[in-house]
Amino acid sequence: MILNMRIAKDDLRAVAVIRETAMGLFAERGAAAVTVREIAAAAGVSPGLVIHHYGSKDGLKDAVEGRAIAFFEEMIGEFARLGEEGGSASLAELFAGRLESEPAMVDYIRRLLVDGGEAASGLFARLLDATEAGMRALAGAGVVRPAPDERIRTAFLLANDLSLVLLRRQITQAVGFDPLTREGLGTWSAAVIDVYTSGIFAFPAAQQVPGEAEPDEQPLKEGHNP
Amino acid sequence: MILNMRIAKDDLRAVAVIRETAMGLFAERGAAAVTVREIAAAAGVSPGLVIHHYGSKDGLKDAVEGRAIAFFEEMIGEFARLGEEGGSASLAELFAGRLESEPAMVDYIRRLLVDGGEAASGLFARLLDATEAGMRALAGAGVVRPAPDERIRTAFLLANDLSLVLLRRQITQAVGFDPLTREGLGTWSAAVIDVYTSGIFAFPAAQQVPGEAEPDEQPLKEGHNP
DNA sequence: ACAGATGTTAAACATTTGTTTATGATACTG
DNA sequence: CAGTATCATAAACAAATGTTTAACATCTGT
Repeated sequence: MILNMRIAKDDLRAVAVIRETAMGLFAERGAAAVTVREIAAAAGVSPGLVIHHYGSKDGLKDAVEGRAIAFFEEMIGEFARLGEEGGSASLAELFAGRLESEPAMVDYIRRLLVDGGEAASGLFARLLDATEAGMRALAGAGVVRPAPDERIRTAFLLANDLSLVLLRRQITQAVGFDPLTREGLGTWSAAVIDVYTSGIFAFPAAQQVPGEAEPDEQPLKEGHNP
Repeated sequence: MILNMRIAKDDLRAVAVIRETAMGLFAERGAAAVTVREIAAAAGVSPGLVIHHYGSKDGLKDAVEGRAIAFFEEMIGEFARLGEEGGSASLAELFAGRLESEPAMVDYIRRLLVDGGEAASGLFARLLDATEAGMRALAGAGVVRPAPDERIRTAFLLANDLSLVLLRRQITQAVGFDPLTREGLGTWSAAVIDVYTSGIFAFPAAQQVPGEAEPDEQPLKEGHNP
């Protein structure tokens, strides 16, 4: 079989345009709220072509989801690799970097995480595994302080990173800049590093102070009388 | 008008059962993916009754969303009030507390936050305002260390709290317990407090270390040669 | 007990939605 | 140029969905 087929470029062609368009609409409104006709219109093709290429709407959904998962897996791999090499990249930084080439991807991944597709459930776990390995390495190297429970602390740190993806819109609106751009990420990271370095309390020894609002507190290890 | 109407109980009645059932299904799959017939079947009533009570599916959606927003607003109010009083409750703790009475609520609020309904967009902002006020009060009282940018740090802390709601399933699966239960929250909070108190680095002065993976890093204030 | 709300249902309706089918255009090969 | 495989469309279809309508039950107050 000769390789003169146009599949050489593969992307840019209608098949890919449909998939990309669908990802954008799915991310925005959720797959069930988007009709095949809408996708076709947005992609500039006929409704029949969408089905012709992907078999069914579910097929298209699977293709979109599959691509997002592959993207995420690749990112996890890169993340883990950078960890082993002692490289320097945060998860948010990786997201911000890829954001430029595929703007709809981050929005779709947000949906993927929340909608909890079976295939997507494992992503967090695998990401956590990679991150935990990195943290243990850093702890072994004496860079980070060992945690009472490394897995829980890592889960907390990972959730914090992912909250940027999940709450991107709200954060952007609230603070006035998008933390998933290269410039915005710098400003955001500075605040994060500050907390991760020095904590938030004025007197580190006074952590048992029944503060008030923000920090999750009252680990319930000591009851307090009413 | 006499008060013999059964509206006295108001809840428990079919109208409320429908709303509650719909909230559960909407939270699980998204409103668009749930049919009126499914809601009716799950609530044990006829499809027509759903429309009869709420005018349309959109009306039902609005009712559900309105209830969730009211719930959230109430929580924000309580949160702010506790802040002023110097009380002791974290956002996650408030969620965990109400979770028992209305299990579907947290799941729906997760959807509300990511689906970005116009009405829901302001919730984060208002919650952030309340939290920031609380943080400034704590900073003034000398409990917490002042931040370089109080709003950004507060947004970070708030996002961390909300990530518990957003990633509840994934976290539960990954660490083996639900952090939004009273016991789970204690374990989780201990890890959070630990980071907020002592940070994650072994040598707080060595924050410029080009660590590796987890912590967002490289604030870009200093370029690094390639 | 009777009139009238009120709560509820089953069946019918119009529209939308995913999908199919038959047909046409376009480009590459022999 | 003819043949053919690929790409694409328009119109038709069947199922599903939101909604309406008319009738039925159940309680309420007089």
